[in-house]
Amino acid sequence: MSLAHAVLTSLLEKSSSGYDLARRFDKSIGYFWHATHQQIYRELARMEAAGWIESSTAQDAGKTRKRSYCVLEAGRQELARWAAEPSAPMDLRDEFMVRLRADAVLEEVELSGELRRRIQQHQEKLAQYRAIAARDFPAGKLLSRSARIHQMILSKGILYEEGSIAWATEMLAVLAELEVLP
Amino acid sequence: MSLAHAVLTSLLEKSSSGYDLARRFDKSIGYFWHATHQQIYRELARMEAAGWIESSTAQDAGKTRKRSYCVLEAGRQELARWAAEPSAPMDLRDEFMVRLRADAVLEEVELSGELRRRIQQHQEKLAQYRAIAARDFPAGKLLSRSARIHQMILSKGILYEEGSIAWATEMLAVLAELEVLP
DNA sequence: CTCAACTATGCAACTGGTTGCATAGTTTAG
DNA sequence: CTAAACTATGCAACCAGTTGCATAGTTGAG
Repeated sequence: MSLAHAVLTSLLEKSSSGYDLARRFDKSIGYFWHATHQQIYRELARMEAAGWIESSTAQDAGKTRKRSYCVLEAGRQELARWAAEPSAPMDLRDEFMVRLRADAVLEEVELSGELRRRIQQHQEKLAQYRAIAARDFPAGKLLSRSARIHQMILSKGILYEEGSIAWATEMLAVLAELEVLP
Repeated sequence: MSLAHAVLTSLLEKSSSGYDLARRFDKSIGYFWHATHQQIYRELARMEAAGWIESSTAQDAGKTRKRSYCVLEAGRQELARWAAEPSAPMDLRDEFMVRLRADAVLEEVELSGELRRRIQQHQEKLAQYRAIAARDFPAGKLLSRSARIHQMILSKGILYEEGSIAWATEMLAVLAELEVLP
């Protein structure tokens, strides 16, 4: 597990409340590590108990229950320790591949529509990623070490979406061809 | 959840025991949907209770406890129903990206070694996939509908490994460059 | 013959992730 | 002014996945 470490990383980038974290997660780390607000609150409570982070009632909002979390030295050290660990290769878990295999054995499932829908979804995400790249990493501008790394992470997402579109397009062609000559 | 449906698909391809299923899973569906023997036994019990599959003491081994499972009509229908459903895009969950981001904010994590290790792993898997492709889908041979689909599924795995190697190689170069000019 | 390794199934406990709901304050539209 | 929507936090129950262990028979090496 490493949700705790993902949260630590996000908190180091910017101290914030559980709510803000949950929303920032959706828009950044969330692209390759999703978490619900529940998981995040639970993890924050654990990490505070472990002495990795510290909370204080946020200065901005007066009467709200909002709490702001900040990483302590122990948390930073734990993150450094964890980050250098070797990690297992990510396991793919693609439901659609199971559906395709089911079609291969059943012979009468209509998957072309679903494929088209998925191509569209991938194109939307790709456009989103490209917009972020254009905004955060404009061509010709010198980037900091941190920015270069973030650029490469985004590039991984872009490559994934492009690859998915290419594969799905070919799959669609294969299904069409198989329908004509059975 | 769709482990049940993955198991149904596998059973339709070939009726077998829980043990055999668990091992075949590792070598086929398991490439994009991993499951332990525990999960599979539990799922088989549930599916038998639901009337999707039927078990009988296997004919081959005499005194073993081995049971063989076979898909019933209700199971086949359930699989067809499920396969046509729309599915959520697969969510990526890549620990290494979290580690990279941690490096971006901490500045002192050594990830080059890990990247090289991962490139090697991807190359091994790629070689494995290519061997399967060469064995099962030799060039120039006419393939059945089912074989064409399996070929495309394997091709997705190959594209993924190739893409991962390309990205990791570039990432390695970026880290080297960032070390020289900080 | 016997010990180790392998085939084969399963229980129990635990951890991680999801869902539904409850609560409480703030802001905004009509 | 009030209802609806949004910010913000959290409990409880549940489901999926993992781990460790137990059991029981078979096969092969020394």
